[in-house]
Amino acid sequence: MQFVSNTVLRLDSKGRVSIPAPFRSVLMRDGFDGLYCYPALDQPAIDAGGNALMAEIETLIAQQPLYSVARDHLALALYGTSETLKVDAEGRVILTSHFKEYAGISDQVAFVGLGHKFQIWEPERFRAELAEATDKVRALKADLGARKPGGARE
Amino acid sequence: MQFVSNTVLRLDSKGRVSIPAPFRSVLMRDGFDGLYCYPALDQPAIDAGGNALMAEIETLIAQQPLYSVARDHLALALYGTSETLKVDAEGRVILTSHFKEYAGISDQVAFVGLGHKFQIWEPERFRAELAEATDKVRALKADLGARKPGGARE
DNA sequence: GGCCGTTCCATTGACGCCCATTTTGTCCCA
DNA sequence: TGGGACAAAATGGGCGTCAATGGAACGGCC
Repeated sequence: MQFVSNTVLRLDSKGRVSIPAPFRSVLMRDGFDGLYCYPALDQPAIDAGGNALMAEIETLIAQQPLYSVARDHLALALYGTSETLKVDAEGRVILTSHFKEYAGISDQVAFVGLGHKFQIWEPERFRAELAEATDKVRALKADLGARKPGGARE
Repeated sequence: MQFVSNTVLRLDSKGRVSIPAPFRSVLMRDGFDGLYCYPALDQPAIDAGGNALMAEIETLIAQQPLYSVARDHLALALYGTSETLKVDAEGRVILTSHFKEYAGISDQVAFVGLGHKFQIWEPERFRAELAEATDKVRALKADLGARKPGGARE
């Protein structure tokens, strides 16, 4: 099972947000108590997931030669900025102030499924990002379509 | 479980700092009473950990040929500068003046998880180092992403 | 006797845990 | 096909515990 779809949820007065139930069930199957998170590298969003995501990070770092500079940088930038958030009995987490600041989150967040992981966005920023991505996809499709003399259409 | 995330904590008037609770629990599981520390080789920071870290150092040195210059230097640089700090009942340590000087620490420190070990930084220096490491990682990721069909070789 | 380091105790605020309420979506039945 | 009951999800809040911090008490050493 994978993380799909997107949902916007509110933070309560204590800064808690419910993880969408479908995501929770994926995490549960992954067998991980908590939520592994880190700031997305090139987006103002938080990457989140369970064991699968953590293993991915670990593998990435383990591929680098021991004691190499690249490995040190990876470990610092990834492990150093990661958090394992606790999930309460109702399936909620509290985002650290650092995460909220990085993603520009105040009182609402968008959970966005990306297959093996998901992201947490400030809803407005996510809409913008999505619109941009959609445009790119349209352009790509138009480009692909133009190469088919038959006038292929979806 | 591993050391992840970063936390900034204050030193009190006696020079004591609390080890972040999540780190403490990792150390406890490691079954090591105290905190094994030494100056990081190529960063103005202190490497710290428990049995796992000590074993790593031991292995590193053991890999060098007996009586080799490299081995002597490693042993001197690592064993010679290591300290096992005492942890008090509240989970605090007192950094030696040598460590503080080496890392430029005065009244605050950043604890930074690196997986199997963690580092202790002067917070401002850590921010700078993190920014640099993040840039490097972005470049690395861009490089990996560029290896598409028809493009760069593996 | 004073200084220094260690252990123990007190305070404060944040967080974890528990329970109540509201909202949403679904299914069943009239 | 509309209404209503039911279940699941999301939300709100109270309270106890623990982490971080500060300071006092104790003991040894110079």
